[in-house]
Amino acid sequence: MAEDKWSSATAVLRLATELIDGIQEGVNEEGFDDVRSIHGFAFARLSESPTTTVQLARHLGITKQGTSEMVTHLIERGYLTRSPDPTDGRASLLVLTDRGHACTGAARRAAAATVAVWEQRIPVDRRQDLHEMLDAVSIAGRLRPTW
Amino acid sequence: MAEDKWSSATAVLRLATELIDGIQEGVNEEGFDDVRSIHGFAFARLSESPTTTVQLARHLGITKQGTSEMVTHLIERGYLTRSPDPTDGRASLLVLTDRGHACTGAARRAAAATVAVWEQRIPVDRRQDLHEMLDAVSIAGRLRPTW
DNA sequence: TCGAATAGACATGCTGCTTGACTATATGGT
DNA sequence: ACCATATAGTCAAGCAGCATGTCTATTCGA
Repeated sequence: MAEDKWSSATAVLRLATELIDGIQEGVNEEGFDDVRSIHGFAFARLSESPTTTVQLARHLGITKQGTSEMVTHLIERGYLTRSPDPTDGRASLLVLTDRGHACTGAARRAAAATVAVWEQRIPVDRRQDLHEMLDAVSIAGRLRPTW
Repeated sequence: MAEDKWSSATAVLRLATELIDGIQEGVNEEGFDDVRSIHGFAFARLSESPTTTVQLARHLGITKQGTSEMVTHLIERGYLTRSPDPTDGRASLLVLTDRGHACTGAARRAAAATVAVWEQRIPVDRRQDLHEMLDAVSIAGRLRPTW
């Protein structure tokens, strides 16, 4: 049924909206008022493994020049540091500072709080289903829409 | 479990990314190459009911000036027309043209195609569940994240 | 060892949005 | 009927976040 599909599509967009807004709000409330959602996507990647600017650019879907500018901004604000890449003299690895980790933690807590709100909307015995369903239908890939 | 919630959160973001990208691609393929996703969010609202610029601004989460500029652009490209608001001499109602409706239709078809891809990832007997679950957890509100 | 590829910075420009100021119309109180 | 205030929309200017183009330093493959 076409209407079902459209309804599911808009539902996903509304959930994403609620989530992004919830994370932004939660992060602001913990005192990180100089970060945007794209920084969160960068942090999520950097918290997995140290990454070069070019790798980060590909992950975010913007140019390396734009990424470089953003990285400079985040370093000035104390969220990141550069450390030389031992295997490549041209590159430097971007590493989260304590502040960067703290901000990432705030974002994760806010995200969890938003998901908890979603859980409240369905019966207790379907909440495990929700997680399994979302895990099953989503695949690895970019986290950030190219707006 | 906190990890479950984070996993669900990222799943939703990945789905939204896949959906936005799928819609953009599908719309482009049908020849609408001068529209961005924010225009789609505007079309979705206008296809429900004629709307003024200020109402549309609130819905999109941007200023009325920004909206006004966008509306002018869309009128020049033939997606919208202005018609006077019979109940308010200051306002005009924005109405989708045939081209605007055609573009909206293309977006809906592309969205449905993406959701169909999601369905392929889970067993046939769980697909109805997917729609019901998404409908149940999402609530009315803005469609567009404030990025 | 030398040519091509890659990481990253610097300069420049543009687009999409903001803030601020303004006009025209509407609305509510007196 | 009148005026104060609010609202719809436009015009002008500015800015942030990207893109494009060019450059250097380093790496890698033949």
